[in-house]
Amino acid sequence: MSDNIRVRFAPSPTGFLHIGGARTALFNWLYARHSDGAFILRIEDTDRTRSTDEYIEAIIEGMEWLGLDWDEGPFRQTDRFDLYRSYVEKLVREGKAYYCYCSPEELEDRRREAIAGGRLPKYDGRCRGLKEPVPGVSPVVRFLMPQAGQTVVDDLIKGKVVFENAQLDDLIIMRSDGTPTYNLTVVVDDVDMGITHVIRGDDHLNNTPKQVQIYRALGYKVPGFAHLPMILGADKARLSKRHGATSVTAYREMGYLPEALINYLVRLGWSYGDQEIFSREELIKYFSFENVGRAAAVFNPEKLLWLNGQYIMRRSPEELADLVMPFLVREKVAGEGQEIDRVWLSKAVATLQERSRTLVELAQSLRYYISEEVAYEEKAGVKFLNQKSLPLLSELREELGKMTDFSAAELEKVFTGIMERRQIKLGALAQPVRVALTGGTVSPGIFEVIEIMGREKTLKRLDKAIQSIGPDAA
RNA sequence: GGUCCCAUCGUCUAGAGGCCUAGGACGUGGCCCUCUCAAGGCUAAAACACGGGUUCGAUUCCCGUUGGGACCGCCA
Repeated sequence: MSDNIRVRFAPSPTGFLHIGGARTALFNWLYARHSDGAFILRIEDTDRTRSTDEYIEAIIEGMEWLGLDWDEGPFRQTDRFDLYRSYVEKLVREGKAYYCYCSPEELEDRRREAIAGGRLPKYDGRCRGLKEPVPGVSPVVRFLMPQAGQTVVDDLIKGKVVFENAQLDDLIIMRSDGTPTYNLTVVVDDVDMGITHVIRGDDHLNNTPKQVQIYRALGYKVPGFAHLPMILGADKARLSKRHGATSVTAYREMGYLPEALINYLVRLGWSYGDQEIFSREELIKYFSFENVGRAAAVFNPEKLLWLNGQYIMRRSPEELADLVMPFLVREKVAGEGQEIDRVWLSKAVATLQERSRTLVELAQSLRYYISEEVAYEEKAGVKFLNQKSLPLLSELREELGKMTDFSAAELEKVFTGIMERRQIKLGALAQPVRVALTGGTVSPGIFEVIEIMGREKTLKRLDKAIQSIGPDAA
């Protein structure tokens, strides 16, 4: 560990791991791996009403799928309440925090009035000098924020950002039920866990001066900060559910590869010259905050789709065959528990991988290889399975019936023979055959298709096509 | 409303004062390859928000305007 870099990803389990969170986790992970430091996972679940164990599971699952492994944790803040309480008590004892007896309703009224009157909607500090407890009221604890001077946040991405302390609120660090709140727990944990760099979305930038003041009140060194620009939807508003799929799991289910999502996410706000495609090793090697942009980025599903296609092309057919299996079942291409020869499937996949942008597309294309029956697309049937193609199909059927070696090379010889005898181009023969075998006009090369389909299925489908055309009525 | 952040093709971005006739990528159009579709190759259209400075010279530095975003919770 060259310089003991320690970073963390600290999601709140109030939803699935989403695109924005995944990118934050990724940048933390990259920085840790790049600097040979530690990456810590911490679950910020102090809001017990909204946090669930299911979401914790989902977040962990998402990170594992993306290959973002952590060195310590997951820690849960709900396991650490005693620690936070001791810090709150310390601050109160030292006069750096105080009890506040204002009710949520009062606070809300005053906030509304302030906004309506054009004033800053912050706590007015009326409980600051209170000597005696108010009977029958469970108080909250507020942090006594300095009201003069400035707080400077020196951000690795945004540069020096100056805040007037007069703008800062006496924020609540402990609720009336005795549970601590985010701005306190985040500081206590980052100190306790030895975090050297806080890397998070820039929606937290405005919280940072408050946290800096808490670090100081506690007498701790302030860590480095890096506030990443937000990810926006096509309408430039912060990415959210209404922009469509935003959870990492949803992309997995749509047939995206984790390395494609990683590659896409890293290029949202980060760049390395003109390079678009990066291996994990390159990412770790090249990552630096100097190359992180400051402007928010619009999420572009089209480019992610292209990248996914690139990565599908780069995977081995064998890996892809394994990856596509669950999709085969889900797309009802194969039955649950149906035996499919892995070697054969790999060959079939090899013909389709540069034609598929997702595993779902791959699974759907595999249908004509795997299923027993073939269904003709209506337009394709009319155009290519007719009296004109009947003699061609019949001749081919007859020739193939005499063959046993269904290799692409041998098949090509047969096709060439027919083409020469009939003085036609390959297209005139290949298209009807393609429709007969696959049901449509789009497929890999016709010789490959036949080779993979095999003798039995090929002959059966040619027979069916010939039969469907029927004898010449004329 | 206040505070803070941001501003290069439709989108992601390169650009750290002259290398810019502003480069790459996605998407879009055309051409090539070709048994279809892809993949691949070539090619076209497409941007420095605006106004002031600073400078011999600004996409690049400063200020302002405009526009966008985030935050202002007993959420995180």
